Amino acid sequence: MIDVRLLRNTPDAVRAAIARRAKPDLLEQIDHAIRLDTRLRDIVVERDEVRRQVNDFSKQVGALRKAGDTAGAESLMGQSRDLGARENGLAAESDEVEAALREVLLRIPNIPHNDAPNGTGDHDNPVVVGPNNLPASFPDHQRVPHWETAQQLGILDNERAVKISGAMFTMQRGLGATLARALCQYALDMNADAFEEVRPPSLVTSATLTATGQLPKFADDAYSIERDDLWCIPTAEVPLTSIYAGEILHDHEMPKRLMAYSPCYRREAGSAGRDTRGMLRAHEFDKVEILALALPEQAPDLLLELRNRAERLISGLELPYRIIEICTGDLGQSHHRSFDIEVYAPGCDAWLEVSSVSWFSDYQARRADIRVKRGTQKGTEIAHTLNGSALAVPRVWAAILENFREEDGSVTVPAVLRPYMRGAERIARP
RNA sequence: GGAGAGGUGCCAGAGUGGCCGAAUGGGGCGCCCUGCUAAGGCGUUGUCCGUGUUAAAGCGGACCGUGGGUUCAAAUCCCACCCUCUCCGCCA
Repeated sequence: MIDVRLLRNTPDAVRAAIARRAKPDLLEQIDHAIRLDTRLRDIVVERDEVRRQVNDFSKQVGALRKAGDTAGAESLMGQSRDLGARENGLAAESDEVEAALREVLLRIPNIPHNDAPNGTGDHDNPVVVGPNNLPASFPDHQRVPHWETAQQLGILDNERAVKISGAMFTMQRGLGATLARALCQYALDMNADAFEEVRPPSLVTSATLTATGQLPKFADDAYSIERDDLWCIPTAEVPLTSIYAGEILHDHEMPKRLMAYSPCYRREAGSAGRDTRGMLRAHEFDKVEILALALPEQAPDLLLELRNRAERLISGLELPYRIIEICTGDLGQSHHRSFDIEVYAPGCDAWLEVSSVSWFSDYQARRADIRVKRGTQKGTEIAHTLNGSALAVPRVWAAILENFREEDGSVTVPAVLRPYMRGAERIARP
């Protein structure tokens, strides 16, 4: 959520900033929120004044009864009753307006960072790093889609995954499964120097899914378990961000760096029939997420740190990659500033998004109510959150199969992964 | 899933309708005492919203698991839910 006070005090600045997202209907929502806020404040001021009077009367009633003045007490009680009725009406009204305001605010996206490039869609995202490790040309034996290679090697069994779970589920077997797990361990180990490893729950409450921004607007994208009022996490960002929800952290413990491996569940609503082959899009996949809770002034450096860490993993695998910055028109709802890392897959002839690193300013933390207290200073402030996929398994898995395919159809295991694959140097036909 | 107990401030813990934003103890912070340390003395100590202000002070409201209800008045009474603990059942 953006800060209502920003909306109140500097509405034009907010309008101008949100306008950069190139979604005209958002401005209407902002004006709607401002109207609701103005009305809410009027009602609240009046409600509090009536409450004050009721409180006064109640105290007097107590004093009168103690003094034995029953008649005087009765008279005041009558007056207070009337005020109470008015207070009820005002309270109901303020609750209503407050709920409506929150509903609108939850759907207003974050303010883009000043440095986020202007644009109207993903075609405007500039390349800011690379391409690196990209050869001038690829030999024919690398121009084979990973699903074909995987089938030849017997390491991907999507037909049976579909039998078990339906369309858009995948299943790796043998060294294919080992490779998927190795990528996770590699990603965790490479960040263990500074990040606490967490094994969070994969099912979360609606409140948790609201904090990170998936609800209420993107309910259709997530799997829900209605009977128990739980949701399957689309990323470990969701439980990790909410670890300190409702808590007040101290500045000396900031930043907090957390990482987690987790399965990720996405309904991919609207994607039926797209990228159905191979590993490019699935309802369930594995990912290692790195995340930081920070003081506002720590955030810019952390954004770069997270990006560097994600980049280091990819370059360590010796895959061709580039980094793009997300322009204002393509920025996700909660995002303040974002970078994507893309890996080139010669078999598919496509740049695959394998990591997204983002700074959310205080947008998520305000929803999650994560605050920071500085020293013994009075009051608190909202924390900043940042996170990034350290490594999303399926697409990296696919890119490895395409970039490391040899002439004989086998796949060389990137050196950094061999320790996690019982020393296997290549994946060959059985 | 069944039975019972309980959820109060940073922590422990009192409080069963008004004098309770909340005793008492501990902790933290400040000052005093002290050669230093320990012990001791005094004071202070939450969050949110609104109002106010250059900033603050101040003022008003809310918060005793959450949400409803009763009442002139609720931490205190009633209802629902959530969570924790103990026992039983089930179980990787």
